[in-house]
Amino acid sequence: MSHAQAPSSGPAPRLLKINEVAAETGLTTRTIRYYEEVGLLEPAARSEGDYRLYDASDLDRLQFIRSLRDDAGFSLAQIGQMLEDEAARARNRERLLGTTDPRERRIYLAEGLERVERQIGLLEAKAARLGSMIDEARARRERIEAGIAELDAAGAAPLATTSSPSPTPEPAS
Amino acid sequence: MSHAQAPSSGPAPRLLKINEVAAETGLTTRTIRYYEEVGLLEPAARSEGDYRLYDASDLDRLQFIRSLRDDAGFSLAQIGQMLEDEAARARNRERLLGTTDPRERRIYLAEGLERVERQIGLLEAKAARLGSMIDEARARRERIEAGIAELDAAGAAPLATTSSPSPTPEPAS
DNA sequence: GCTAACCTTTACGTGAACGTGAAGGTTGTG
DNA sequence: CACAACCTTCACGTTCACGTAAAGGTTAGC
Repeated sequence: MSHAQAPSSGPAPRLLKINEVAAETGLTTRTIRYYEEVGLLEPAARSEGDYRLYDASDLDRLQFIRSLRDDAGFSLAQIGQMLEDEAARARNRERLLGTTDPRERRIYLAEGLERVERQIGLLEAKAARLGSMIDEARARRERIEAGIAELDAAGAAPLATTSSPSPTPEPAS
Repeated sequence: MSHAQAPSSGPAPRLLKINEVAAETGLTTRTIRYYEEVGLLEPAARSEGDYRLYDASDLDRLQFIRSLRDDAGFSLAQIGQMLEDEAARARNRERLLGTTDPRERRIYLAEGLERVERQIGLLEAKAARLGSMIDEARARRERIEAGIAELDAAGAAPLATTSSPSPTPEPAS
């Protein structure tokens, strides 16, 4: 009778203990508890003996936090902001489903749109500046490749002209 | 005769004291000294009384550090790595200009290419993951906009069908 | 019902990236 | 040369994002 699914309840949520969550997400248990401490996520439930129990949406949320932290390089405070936006989004969704009044629906949608656009703006600003850094690096690469190609061309006919000062500019770095 | 340019010397380098550099870069003097402490940049010179004196290239370097830190979100250790690469690049450039032996030149260019490609790889990885996050956010935005458009459409002909359960799915947030 | 393997809270430790004095030397302007 | 406004080098303090150990409670298998 480990967790014999009650016949009345739904799809048997399958809750995970913190160690399993850590294995799944690549975070440490300490980190997960810390994220709870600073308000980034509450476990879906607690066991009888107060064990933290996480569901699938908690997993998603942790992965989202991780990608915001590692991929986008946001601080936990900024991530908290974005997650609050997510929460507001969810509340709005509830309200959206709860009404059919077009005026209300329009208001909720407009709020959601504003938040999403704020997020997109933050991410795009980061991406744009990163992109220009990449462009610069690529330009440097191409100058180097041009230099190598030039050597190849010279090497293809190395004995032809021993002293041909061809007007090839120095590939700067 | 504040700084009457010696007729023999070149373009009068115009060196800045640390406070001026701070104003120019938006960093604090402490931060600039700290970056020196951890080896990110040495001031171009010191005054008679040991004041730090910075030139234009120092300014560039600090701006570069700042954009790597703020825009790309790299740690100072990673930035140090990239700057070492830059230094190696510069040294290679010297050697490149100092030789005409194709074999040497090819070696230097190959080394430079490797480093630049490493940098590009780091930056592109970051950009790619950031990009997929942006895609997700954009997808959410489009669902919201679809919801609004739907409301607009319904509003354009609001009195036509009072009970037409059109098969329009709920725009999930 | 005993025990190993997990979990809990509490609390102090750590490395990165600076902030903030303290105590004294330097510079340039009147 | 006096003096305000810089600068210098210690050196300790702080915030963030966790690591790590201590002292105990819980769960699952036998």
